[in-house]
Amino acid sequence: MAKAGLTEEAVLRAAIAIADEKGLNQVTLKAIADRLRIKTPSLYTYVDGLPGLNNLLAIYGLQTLRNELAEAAVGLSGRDAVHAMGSAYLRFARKNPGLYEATQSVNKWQDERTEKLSSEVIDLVGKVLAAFPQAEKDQTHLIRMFRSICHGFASLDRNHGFGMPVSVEESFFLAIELMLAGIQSEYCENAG
Amino acid sequence: MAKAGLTEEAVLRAAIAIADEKGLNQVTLKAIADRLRIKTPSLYTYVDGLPGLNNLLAIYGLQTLRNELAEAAVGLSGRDAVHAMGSAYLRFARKNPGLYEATQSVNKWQDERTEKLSSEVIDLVGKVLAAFPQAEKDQTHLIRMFRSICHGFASLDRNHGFGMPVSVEESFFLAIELMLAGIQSEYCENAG
DNA sequence: GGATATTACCTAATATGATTAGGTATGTCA
DNA sequence: TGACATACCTAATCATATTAGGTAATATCC
Repeated sequence: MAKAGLTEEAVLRAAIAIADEKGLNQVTLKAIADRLRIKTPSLYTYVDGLPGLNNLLAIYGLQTLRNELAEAAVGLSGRDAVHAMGSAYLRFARKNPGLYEATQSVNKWQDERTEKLSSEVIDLVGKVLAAFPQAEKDQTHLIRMFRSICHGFASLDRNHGFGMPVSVEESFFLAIELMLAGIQSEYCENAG
Repeated sequence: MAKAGLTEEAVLRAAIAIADEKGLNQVTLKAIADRLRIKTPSLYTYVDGLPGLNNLLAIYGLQTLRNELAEAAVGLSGRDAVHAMGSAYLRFARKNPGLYEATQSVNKWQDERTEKLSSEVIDLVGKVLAAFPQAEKDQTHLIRMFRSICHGFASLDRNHGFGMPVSVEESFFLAIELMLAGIQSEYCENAG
């Protein structure tokens, strides 16, 4: 009986692979154990059951998303920063569909770490939107609009909700463009 | 042994109730059977297992959504119609969270009926957006933007993704408003 | 009104997966 | 070399989905 030398990270990696290949609901302890060539109960050494594993997935997904959003906006400001961050968001969701899915079920568990990571993502969005002249109070509205567009596109795209043979990236770019145009027309030119 | 006199519709109603009360992943044949005071295998008389039930949920959800969207836009046009349809979308998702969730997993099964219903929903959106002067090609982009905002708000709201003590309805209204302002500023006033 | 067919629900059994309890073999270190 | 920790295991239990086939209530036909 050779020891596989597993770690929490190895289990997480296997889970991510299954999630991205077959969807989050295919991430079972059985499937992970099979992939790692061990028996299911052995996994309990590394993760706290299926709920604990889902939490790990959410944390890792949010960390990755936060890092990629932050990196995307480096050195950019204004419209460019918003577009870059939006593109990074969509790219992350497409490249890591299972992991992205995991980040969405976060708020069911009220974990301290996921709460903090979610805040950090929202703060990043807030920063790139802060360049636009909007009433203090509307900051939350605008963050919500941006997040909804990003998540809406990511989610519908993942569920094959976009059937037309038209580039999703192009649609997404235009959506961000119209959002920004809307902000500028509401708050600057036609104010009042 | 008294006969309960069940029907497919009764099973569906029980499933909807559980989905809306406890979430779609709590819709198990066991839970439905318990609620109807019968044994699990008896359900196979009415529905085609759990996959068949999920399909029924998706169909019923899409039908309801389509009807409510259509009704919301009756007698309205232009901005009013778009706002009314958006509000109806969000209202449906909030009032029937489990049913709404079911409509999202539609495209996994490629069912003829769900495909048709999805098209009908998209057509409705296309109709209220058609009042705005946009390039023919951009029609798809705008429909996608509207759907993404609606679904993004609905989904984030359902997952408690909006933590700030700011009205979600107000955020949503502003998002639609900015989308429309963006469309008008891009296509009419500042064209080119 | 009684024989028969259908309906509506049941019990029994199997499969998959999560989880707990507790065992065994392998490696580390005094 | 022997004690112990580690890493993985088997065995057992529970929950749920599903299939097979049985029984009692109801509807139908003569």
